[in-house]
Amino acid sequence: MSTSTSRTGYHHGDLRNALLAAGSEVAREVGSEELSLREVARRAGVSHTAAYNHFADKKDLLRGLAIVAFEQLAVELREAAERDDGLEELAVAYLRFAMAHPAEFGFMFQRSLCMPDGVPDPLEEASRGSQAVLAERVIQLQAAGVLRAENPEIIGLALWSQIHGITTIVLDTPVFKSIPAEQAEGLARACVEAIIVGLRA
Amino acid sequence: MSTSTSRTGYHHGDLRNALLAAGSEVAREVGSEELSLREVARRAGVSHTAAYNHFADKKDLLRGLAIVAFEQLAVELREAAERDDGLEELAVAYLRFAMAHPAEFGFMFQRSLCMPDGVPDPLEEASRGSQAVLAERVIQLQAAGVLRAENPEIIGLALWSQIHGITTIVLDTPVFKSIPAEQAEGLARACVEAIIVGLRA
DNA sequence: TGTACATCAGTGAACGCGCGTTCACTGATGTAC
DNA sequence: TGTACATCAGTGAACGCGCGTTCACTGATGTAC
Repeated sequence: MSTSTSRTGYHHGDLRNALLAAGSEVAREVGSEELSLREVARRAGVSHTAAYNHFADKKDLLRGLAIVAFEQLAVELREAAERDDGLEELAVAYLRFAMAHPAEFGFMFQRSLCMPDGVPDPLEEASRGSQAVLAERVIQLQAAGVLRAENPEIIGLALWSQIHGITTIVLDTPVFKSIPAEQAEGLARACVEAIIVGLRA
Repeated sequence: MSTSTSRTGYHHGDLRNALLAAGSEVAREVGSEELSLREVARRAGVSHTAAYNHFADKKDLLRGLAIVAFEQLAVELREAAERDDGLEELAVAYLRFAMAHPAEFGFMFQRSLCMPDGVPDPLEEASRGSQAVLAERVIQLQAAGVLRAENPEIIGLALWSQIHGITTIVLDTPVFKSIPAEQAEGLARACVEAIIVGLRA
């Protein structure tokens, strides 16, 4: 059997994924700025040079973490979209994801953290999935006559800005970071409600 | 005369401010992550240890940069508030400031970059000035019957989220970073317009 | 079934790096008498 | 006006640090014949 956790002495079996899992752990514990490749390898139980068989360099590892995180975010947004046919649950899911994975949220949206210099956006494709959930919902709500039927891109951007804005504020500003999660979610709901009214058909 | 630039051989005269000015330059050139205390001192034409006469440590220097930046942002928001009695110019001024000083914008709003561990928010006071401009404008617009006359804090937060959201998106997402400034400002105006409609009386 | 060999995926030692910070110091300045 | 001295604000040398990365290597695996 070749499960992803089997370790046959020398060879690991699925080190790439093990490193990503360890990276996620370490990121949670020390934050995006303090994460080191060596600590990630240590956590995966492997020499730090082994990582170079699976990632070109440290930023490539961070990019891997961001890609996994984008996939996870897309899954959670899809689930939220199924639970609710509006936008509030989408916003709350976005906020929850960011609060659960603040370091990865940094890698995802501060591209410079995982982007080699002068390279086109390495996460464009990875981010498409979660972008799509919002874009589809906008089009649905326009078709249903809930949102104005104009400029879906701009309307989507305005909604994303609102959601992303309240999320980063809650995440980074001490005065908000200390409030309980439900209260933060309440703020996100209120903000989204406000902009929905503004975008109403 | 004791101008801030006089250098009498050994003693500098106004090294603290000179370091802040140099720090702002270096931050612009290398970004918030790559900024080093040594380079800032080099830029100010002084040994790197001299900085310790004016700042407790590196994060204290970054905090100094953030405080100066908050003061500057408050000035620019006040000017915008005088030019226009709505909210659009405020949003555009916020975006312009962030685009002009992206590294400082990071120090200002990602507190962990300049915050010692487990300390209350060191920038709370510094941020109050720019917060106040928005808060006052909200109250004005409520009194004028333009915005709903309820929950000024929540309404202010919704507006700030929108402005901060579009700003961070434009700043950090490669696809937006490459568009011309006027177009970015247009997006900010559109986003703010949308939410104002939502918050209308 | 056994052997030779290419390939894959680990290992540990080593390098160089600039960094933040500390230290003992010294030059310049202001003040008291 | 001159001198003694405390204080302020610089200096350069040194330390320790963990880091990212490279290197020559070796153990394990799969395949061809």
